Amino acid sequence: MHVRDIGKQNAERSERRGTRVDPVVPSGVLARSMLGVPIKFGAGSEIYGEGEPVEYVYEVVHGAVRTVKVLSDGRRTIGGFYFAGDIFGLEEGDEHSLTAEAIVDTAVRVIRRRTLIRMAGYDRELARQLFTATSREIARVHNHALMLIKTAQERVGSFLLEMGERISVGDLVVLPMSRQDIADYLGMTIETVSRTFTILEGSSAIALPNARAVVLRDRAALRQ
Amino acid sequence: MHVRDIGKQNAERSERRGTRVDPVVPSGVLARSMLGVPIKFGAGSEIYGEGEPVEYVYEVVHGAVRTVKVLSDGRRTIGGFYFAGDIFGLEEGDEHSLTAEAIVDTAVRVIRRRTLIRMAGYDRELARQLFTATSREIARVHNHALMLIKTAQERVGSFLLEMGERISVGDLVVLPMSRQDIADYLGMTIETVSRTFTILEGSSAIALPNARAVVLRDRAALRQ
DNA sequence: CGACCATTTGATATGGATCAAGCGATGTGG
DNA sequence: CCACATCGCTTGATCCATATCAAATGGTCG
Repeated sequence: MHVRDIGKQNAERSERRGTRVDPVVPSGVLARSMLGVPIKFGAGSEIYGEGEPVEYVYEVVHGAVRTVKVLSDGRRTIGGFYFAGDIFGLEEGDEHSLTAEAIVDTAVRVIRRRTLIRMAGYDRELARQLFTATSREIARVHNHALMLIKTAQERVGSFLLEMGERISVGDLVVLPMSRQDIADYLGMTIETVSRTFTILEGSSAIALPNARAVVLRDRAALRQ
Repeated sequence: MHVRDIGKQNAERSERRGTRVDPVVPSGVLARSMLGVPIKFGAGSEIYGEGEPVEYVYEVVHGAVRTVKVLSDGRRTIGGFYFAGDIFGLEEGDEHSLTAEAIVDTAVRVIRRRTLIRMAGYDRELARQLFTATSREIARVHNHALMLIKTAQERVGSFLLEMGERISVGDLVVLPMSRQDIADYLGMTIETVSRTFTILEGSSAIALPNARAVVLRDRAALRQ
């Protein structure tokens, strides 16, 4: 499969142009459990690394986060994207199996995982919310896996619809992530992603004011 | 992609030959919370269906379960396989997004999801175990998604190693599921699965005493 | 023994990967 | 302020892994 040179961290410089996602006022016991000042991460910086001990659970205050796994041969996969209000860092075991990186300038709030679990044992509402958060993550990853068995057009369509649900302003989606990120999330090459965008634009399913902005014109067509 | 005729339920008849997995004595608060007599399901029968309300969380006592999703065009995907001791049915929202089916004769124990969550709010140990179970499911699905971006040989290799971890007796894995199930789990066709088994046998990574039995001869080769 | 089905094997087609070049926007130095 | 370099993205040409179509094989059960 595709092998690319990785580790060109300063290529992230230009990510700084990426559009900021509107902050969302966090609600619920889980969110309120995450005390303290939000921690800021610059575009492209690492929030936690693969192999590091799992200590915290995170909530995005504003910005965008990707979880990344790089295979030994250089192939790169993205496990998921997280935006304002989303919980991430829910992993099993003692160490992270993925790396989390800020895509644009991002702020997150954290809680110690052990504290959270202990508190859930006292607080019914928190237990329910923790269950909801983890179940939602299962559903999200499941949906991701489901995407990966589809054709290129279906993958990109599903991706755009998903982003439409999560970060659109009306029909406009401003993508914080690069084509490469999208490609690595969808399990295809950057060229195919680009071509597919062009095809969808040609069939008027979307409009592309610029590379990072997508207008969802015909959601039914994207769903096929 | 591949379209196949579905709904030939009685084709499952021959599944009855599939080998039974040894029962495991369930342990932990979560398992003990699942009261009552294990419920039995015959090979090929449905445990819950897509679209039905989510009421219970399940634990496999013995047997094997698959979760299935059939797309509108007939494509079929398998979300996961569950064996003795595994928890399944952890889904978000009000209705199941997948169907669960017994692959062979299977017994499961259940607990009402609402009861479980309520109890977790009282019982720290249960809260911890519930979190572990859901996190494990996240890790499993993640791993599944990761598989789907690899080559055919890598997918089959990973699959066999996973089964080796979960249901092997020494180096022998007796697969309860059909080639079609494996294909739908790995996002490839039955022909490619079959060919890949043959190739792996040719390179002495595995031996195939019969179609349903696999001897893992060289795990390093399967890992690549 | 004969029918049925799962599995394997063979031949061909194709969607997307790979290799390669061009384009456009942004930033930089003269 | 313009020429140039850089970088992300797009477009084009070719190749290959896997899908698709087709048929043979082999195990199981009535």
